[in-house]
Amino acid sequence: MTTIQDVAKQAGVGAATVSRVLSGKGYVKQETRERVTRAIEALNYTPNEMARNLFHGKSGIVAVIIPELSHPFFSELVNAFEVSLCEVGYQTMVCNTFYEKNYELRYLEMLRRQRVDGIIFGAHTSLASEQYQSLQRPVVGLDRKLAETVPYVAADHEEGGRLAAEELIRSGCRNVVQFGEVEDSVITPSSQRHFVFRKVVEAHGITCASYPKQPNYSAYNTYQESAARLFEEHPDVDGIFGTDLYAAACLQYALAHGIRVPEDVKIVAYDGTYITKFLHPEMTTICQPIRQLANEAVRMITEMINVNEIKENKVILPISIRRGNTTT
Amino acid sequence: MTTIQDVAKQAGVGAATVSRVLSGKGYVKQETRERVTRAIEALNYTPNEMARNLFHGKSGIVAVIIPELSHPFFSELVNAFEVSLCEVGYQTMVCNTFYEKNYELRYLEMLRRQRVDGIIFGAHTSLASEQYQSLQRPVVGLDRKLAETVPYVAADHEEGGRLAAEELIRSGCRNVVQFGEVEDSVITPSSQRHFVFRKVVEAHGITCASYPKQPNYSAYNTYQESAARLFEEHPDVDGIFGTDLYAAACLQYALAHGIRVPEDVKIVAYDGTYITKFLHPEMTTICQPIRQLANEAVRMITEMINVNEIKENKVILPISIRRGNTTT
DNA sequence: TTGAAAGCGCTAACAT
DNA sequence: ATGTTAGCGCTTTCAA
Repeated sequence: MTTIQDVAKQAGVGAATVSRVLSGKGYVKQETRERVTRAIEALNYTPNEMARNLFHGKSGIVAVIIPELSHPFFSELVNAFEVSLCEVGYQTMVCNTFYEKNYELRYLEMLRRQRVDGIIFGAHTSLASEQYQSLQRPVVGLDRKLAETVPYVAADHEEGGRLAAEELIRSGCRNVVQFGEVEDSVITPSSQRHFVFRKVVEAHGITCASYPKQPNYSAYNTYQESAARLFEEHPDVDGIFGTDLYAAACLQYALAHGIRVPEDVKIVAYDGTYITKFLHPEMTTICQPIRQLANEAVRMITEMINVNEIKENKVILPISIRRGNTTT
Repeated sequence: MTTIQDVAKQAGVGAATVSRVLSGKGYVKQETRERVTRAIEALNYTPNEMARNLFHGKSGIVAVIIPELSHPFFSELVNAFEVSLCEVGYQTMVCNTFYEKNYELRYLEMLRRQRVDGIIFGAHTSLASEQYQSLQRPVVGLDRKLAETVPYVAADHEEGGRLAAEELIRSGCRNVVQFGEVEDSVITPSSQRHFVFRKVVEAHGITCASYPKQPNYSAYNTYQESAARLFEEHPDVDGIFGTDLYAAACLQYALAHGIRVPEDVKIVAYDGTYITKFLHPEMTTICQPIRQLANEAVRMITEMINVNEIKENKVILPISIRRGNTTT
């Protein structure tokens, strides 16, 4: 590889002059500039990023940590992150945790090793909050309340739960089922929706059962199995609320078993990834503001990287409903 | 940030000794080792990856370049890459090109800048093959024949086209339509399937029309619009062949318009991403061997990084059909 | 068994 | 306007 020294020698100047030409900062006589430029081209020189990184003490990379990239929600999310980060001059490193704790630790370590300048943590996490608290470095939680000191951005999941509930109420449901535990998780703001959903429907005298969400995405069949179990155990169900894939699996089961949607059972999906647009009937969905989530998180992380502190420690973004034909 | 010098001072030894303890190479007296270890812990020291990278002349990162991460095929692909690369000790950088030429150039530049040790190029590319040829560095094409000298890995798309054709023939179709041009692209092996598909069905006296694929994914509606156009312009169509999303959109249109699947029209999808498993009726699909594609490409790129050359310059992987209920 | 020093390739301060 | 030099933090000879 050719270095800046090679170029300097070739052009008969010092390395600093080449650096000045490259960066455009500082005074360089027009003639020298041309000589340097020619040398650069002659040698086909490109500056070494690693050396620059070392000097500047930053890698220009932000890691985005998620459970599993192949999950449609996370792939749309990381896509949005790549766009946002690119706009502010950062490169994106993707990291799957596959729901494993030691992966999370390993990725946190990257930050300490200065391999990345910041981390956006969208993974289902199980680490003690001290582990985040301790590292005083740029970390932003995405839909994750990692520790008191770690800022996060999330959609307004309470509103999301309410919107879903109201939609099913309006459609006249009496026995609804949702996929997701109603536990008031401290870490994951998104679990709030289940709490609110149940509260709102029950306030209308509607029966509400909960099915556990499988933590693991890659085993596709879990969705279909969960759907089958739901219909078998709740033959009287007339309203379903779950993330896109649960909703899709339930719709699929219903159609395959002569259960009419929306006549016999109404479905409201959550997340709003593209799959909901390819189904028939079209799926009524609560849509997470994926781009805005990414934009806000990127704004926060760059702020933390640059000034090493941040004013607000929490950003909640509005959520909306897109009506399809799985509700009435 | 605490450096190796700080640790050395704290332990009362030289930096080299600390380095030896860290790497486990070279002789260190047991007692010194303990002293160093204690100093490391006391200072909560972590080695700086950027300095290491500079010294070793490698970043430990491989870039995966794709048109758009949110497309289900590419998200499953990059997911598989992340897994494979992780296994061999590399980190994954994702790069969306959004079908833009200057993005491709920019990413190629990263390789020259030694920001990444290798590039896996899965993007729809439009650069002149010299641009790849010229850089004598680790590049592997994924489903892309970038230049004579650039090795690539691809699924056996000819077989894929044949399988799809035979499935529709077997199902008794007489008028089929495929999404994708029958141009014998030099760059993209996957376009081979359209050529073979047409050849095989026409050999059976079946009419075969082609619809152009929209290059751009993010505009969701293009799929629905294409599907609508197809059915309007070809009311007699009884067999459709297209990538998962085209297939899904056609199924959706058919169901919405009282066209029965598979009675009136048969559909075969191509790629086999998860969406095909969530539809009703279940989609008959030609499945790309996504994991194997990633494994092979990673094997090739690591070989190129390590020995800077590679024996085979082309790997074609077998492809298979998964029968659902959109064919008979 | 250990330390000093050179150097990876770059940039910025300081001279000139 | 330009060159020299001192690092950035690490690893690896080379001496001791």
